[in-house]
Amino acid sequence: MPELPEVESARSVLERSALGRRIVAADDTDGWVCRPHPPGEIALALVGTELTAAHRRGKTLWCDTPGGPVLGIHLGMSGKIVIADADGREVDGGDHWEFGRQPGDFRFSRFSLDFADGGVLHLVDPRRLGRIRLDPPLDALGPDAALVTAAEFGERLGWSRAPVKARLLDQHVVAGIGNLLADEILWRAGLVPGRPVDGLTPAERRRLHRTVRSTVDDALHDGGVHTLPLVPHRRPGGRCPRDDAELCRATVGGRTTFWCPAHQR
DNA sequence: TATAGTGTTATCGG
DNA sequence: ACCGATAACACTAT
Repeated sequence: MPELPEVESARSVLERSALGRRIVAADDTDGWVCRPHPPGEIALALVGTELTAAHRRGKTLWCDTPGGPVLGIHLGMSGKIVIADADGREVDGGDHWEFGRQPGDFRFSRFSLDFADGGVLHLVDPRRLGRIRLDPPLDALGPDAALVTAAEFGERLGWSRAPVKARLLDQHVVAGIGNLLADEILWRAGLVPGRPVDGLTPAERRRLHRTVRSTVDDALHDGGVHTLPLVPHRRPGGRCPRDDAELCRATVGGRTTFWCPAHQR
C-alpha cells in the first residue's frame, strides 16, 4: 500500500514497461474506479494511441498521450501497476507491499490496457480505492514532498490550530505524505503529532521541513516506507527504537497515530 | 469472529 | 469560509 516511495516505484514501472506501446483495447468497466467516466469513455480515448511519458507528484501518477488526454492513475491504499506479457506472465511491477498476492493473480484487476504485442497493463486493486481518470485535476496538489522548499512548506503549512500531523497528511499542503511517513517524520523531528501548528516555534517549523525532506529521501533511497526505523514499532505495545519508551497511540487527523512520550514534545 | 487499516473524497456540523 | 470528524469504497491480516 503505497506512499510516495512506492508510487515512485510504480511510476518507474510505467516508464520502463508501458511507454511507446500501441493500445488496442482498454477495460474501463469498473464504474467506481473509473468514475466519473461512463464505461467505454476512457477506452475510446486511448485505443489507437500510446503512452509517451509517466509523471508523478506526491501519490498521483499521470501519463501523456500524443495530442490526446492525460491518463490519471491513483493507487489508493491497495493499488499496484502490474505488467503482463502475452502469456499472462508478470513481467514488471507487483512485487511490493502487498496482501500476499501471488504473481499472475489478476482477480482484482480493476482497469487494464491491452497492447498490440499482447502485453497487458493492469491496475490490480483489491479494495477499489484507486482511481483512473482522464485529465485529472492536478492544480490542487501541493509541491512534491521530495522537492518542497522551506519557503513553500512554511507558507502552505499555515498557522491554524490544526494538529501538525493533520497538516502533513493534507495533500494540498505537501503531496506524498501518508500515515506511516507522517509518524516517522514527527518522530524524527521530536514533535508530538497533536501539536497545533500555531504553537510551533520558527525553529520547530524549520526542523520539520528539513525532516520531511530527509525522511522522504531516505525512504526513496532505501526502498520504501517499510525501511524507516519507526515503522516496524507502530503497533500496540511497540517501543521507541531510540529510547525504548512504550509508544503512545491515538487517532490524530483521522488516522491511527503512534509517538514516543519520551522524546516527542 | 471482530476489528483495523500505508488513501481520497463528499458531506455534515461547529 | 474554515476546520475537523465521519462515512464510503471492499478486501486482508491479526
